[in-house]
Amino acid sequence: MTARTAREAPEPRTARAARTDRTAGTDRTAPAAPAARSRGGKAPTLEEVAAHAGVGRGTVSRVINGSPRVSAPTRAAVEAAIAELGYVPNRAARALAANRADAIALVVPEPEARFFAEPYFSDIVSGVGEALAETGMQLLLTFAGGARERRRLAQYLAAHRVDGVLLVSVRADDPLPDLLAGTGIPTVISGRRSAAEPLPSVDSDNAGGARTAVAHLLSRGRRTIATITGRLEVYGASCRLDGYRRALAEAGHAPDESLIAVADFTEEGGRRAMRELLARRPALDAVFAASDVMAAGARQTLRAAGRRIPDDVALIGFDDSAIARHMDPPLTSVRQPIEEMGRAMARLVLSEAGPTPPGKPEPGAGPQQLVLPTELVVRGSS
Amino acid sequence: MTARTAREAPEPRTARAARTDRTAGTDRTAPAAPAARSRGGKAPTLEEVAAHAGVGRGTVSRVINGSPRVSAPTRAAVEAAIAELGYVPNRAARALAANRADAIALVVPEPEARFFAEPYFSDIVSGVGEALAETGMQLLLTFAGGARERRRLAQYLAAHRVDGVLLVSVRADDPLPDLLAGTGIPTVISGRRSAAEPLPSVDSDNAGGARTAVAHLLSRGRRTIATITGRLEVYGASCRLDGYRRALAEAGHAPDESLIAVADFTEEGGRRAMRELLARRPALDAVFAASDVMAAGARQTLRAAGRRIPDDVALIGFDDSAIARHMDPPLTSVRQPIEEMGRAMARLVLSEAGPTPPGKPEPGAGPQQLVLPTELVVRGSS
DNA sequence: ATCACACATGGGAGCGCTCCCACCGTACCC
DNA sequence: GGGTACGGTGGGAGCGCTCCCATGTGTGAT
Repeated sequence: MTARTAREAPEPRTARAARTDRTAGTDRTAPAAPAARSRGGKAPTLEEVAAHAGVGRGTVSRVINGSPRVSAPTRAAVEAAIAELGYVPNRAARALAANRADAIALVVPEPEARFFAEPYFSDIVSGVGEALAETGMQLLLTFAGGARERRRLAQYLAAHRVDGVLLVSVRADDPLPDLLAGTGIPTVISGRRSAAEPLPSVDSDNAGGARTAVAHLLSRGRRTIATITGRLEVYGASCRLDGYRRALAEAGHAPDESLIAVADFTEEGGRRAMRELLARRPALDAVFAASDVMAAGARQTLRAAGRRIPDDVALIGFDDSAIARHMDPPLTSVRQPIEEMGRAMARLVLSEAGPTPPGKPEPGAGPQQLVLPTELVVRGSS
Repeated sequence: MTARTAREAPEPRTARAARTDRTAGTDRTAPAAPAARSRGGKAPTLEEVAAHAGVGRGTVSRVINGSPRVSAPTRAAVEAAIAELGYVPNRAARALAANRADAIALVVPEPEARFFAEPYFSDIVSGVGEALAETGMQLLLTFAGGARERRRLAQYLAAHRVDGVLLVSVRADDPLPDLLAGTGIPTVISGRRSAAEPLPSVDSDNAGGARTAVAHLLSRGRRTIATITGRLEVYGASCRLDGYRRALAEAGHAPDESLIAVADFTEEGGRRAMRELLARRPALDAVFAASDVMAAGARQTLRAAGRRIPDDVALIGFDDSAIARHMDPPLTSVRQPIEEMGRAMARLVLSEAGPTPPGKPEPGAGPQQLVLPTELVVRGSS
């Protein structure tokens, strides 16, 4: 708005004044600066800070960037000047000069994707945001479109717009990860696409969570435990199935494929799978669903079939979403530390993009793979 | 597997070095540039495009920015060069030179805030993202911290880091909006803070939604309709209460304060309010809750009290969240067009930040206030 | 006292872009 | 014929910062 035409007469001391009393900005047109800022609408520049502190540009830059090569008194003087002028570095200039962006992109799949649903999204974002906030990095949200868009996206991301990329809920056949890897941008993926995920990744212990859930069912005396799994091409889904199998095997149960039904992570899928299961094994007394949504579907079918939960059939879900908490009866579910995964992803990508400080050569032991523990939240359904 | 282990020796200056020549892409794991790009790892610059097309820098810039002052053949030549080189403008440089950011910030309150819960967050983000994608603007996610942080935040946002700010779920006493308004950054708020919201805003028709819900209850033959409202300092909550009152008044019911209970938008609050209501008016036959979460709480209390839903008491919520869909029975709820609100917000800031061609057209009719219609989604609970 | 070698510091040279002004033609006017 | 207008174009001058080299100014060793 008010153009940059304004002739500014650097008026440094306004600082304190503005802060303490300036609120009187009755003149609606006049942007009462939130912090002291020499009038003229323009934010102070590094050069102005330097002049104000009586030092050179380079010194101010050093102070801002935390270089140790500045004497204590000088640093103090510069910091005072910065505070007084309410100086805030111009990101664009910094990015241009330093050839970095101070920003991390979180690429989210299209809205229809399962990921976008609760609770995943907000928690991941929350975790990522938290970790990033500590470092002054910015969080860019980017939406991956179709195949063509993805190519363009990789290109854009590569064009020095971000220092790192966070990928979530990526399907195994998505070209984006490889496109990105090709550009050399540090990339971290949440949810491995396979056991041999080539990208640094953060995942939750799907197998362990499933195993714990089933073990819990067994400890409650359940004998015929079925499972509703997601499409097995989804690595996480197959891990959950593995966990289910392992728990049963550990308890001495013989493998029984008739207790396994594959669905697609939707409620309708859950209903259908439950019907199948009931038809095949009418005597089942417990069901472990690989997601809360599928559990919700299963619950409906069970009800319709006259089975009481948990009296006749115990039910456990996965995700510990709001649905689980509000279901009737409340659903026992495997909680994934989503927010923590977000934090971990952010930290991982930061370390990749980071200075690679001397002495932290990271033994070339392949990509970093983090697997975070899950937790069984026991509620009324089991 | 050890794909990215290519981390070179800790060599501080690598950055600069790499840009000029190095990283010849010949080593590492086949970079396979997404698009043709002059080798050397460096992204082509505008200058290179100009040379390639045999024109001047200015002309290329004009083409990129869609200036009409370029002849057709020249434009074609430039576009060909751009495509051939796989040129992508450097955002930082552009931002620096043009003094704009090409980015909009979405400021979200802290995670504990109600807002962060489903379904608000993802839908808003989705809508905003969609609208922004069309314009090539970036979406920055920022987290508002405590009071002090907010001051800092306003400062940062003002320091030319974004062209506009989107505020969501702002409490009436939050200083951030005013801080921002003071800096002159285009700001749009979702959910007016009062009837006289000074900021451009996008809101849903809370009163209308509530009125429709209650009218629906009346049409179903309910006579004693109670309501559980949120804290009335929250403008939206008081609007919903107004809608409730209006519907009743329109049906000729006399105002009855004993049918109104105030809660705090939490499940526990809903339970407590329902208990109150039941104690005061045991004969009530319907409840309109100002949020699904409170409705969930109310439902529990009703159940515990032996009331059947909807046979004895009809229940309606607000938000149409996943909770509503999965409740038992499924909850009738007032849907807000959240995603559309996100889109509207984005478009609004864009128009504020936008060209603002010569002078300041904008018929100075006060801040833009958009109120989007709500919709009653009828389910089993009513 | 001299030399060497740290440090601390100042400031030039860009980073890649937009802005804007000068300049070129060509079409049109008197 | 010589203006007068332009639409089209090239390129200088920065935008505010980081880098890095050159230049002081202390200290210790000789």
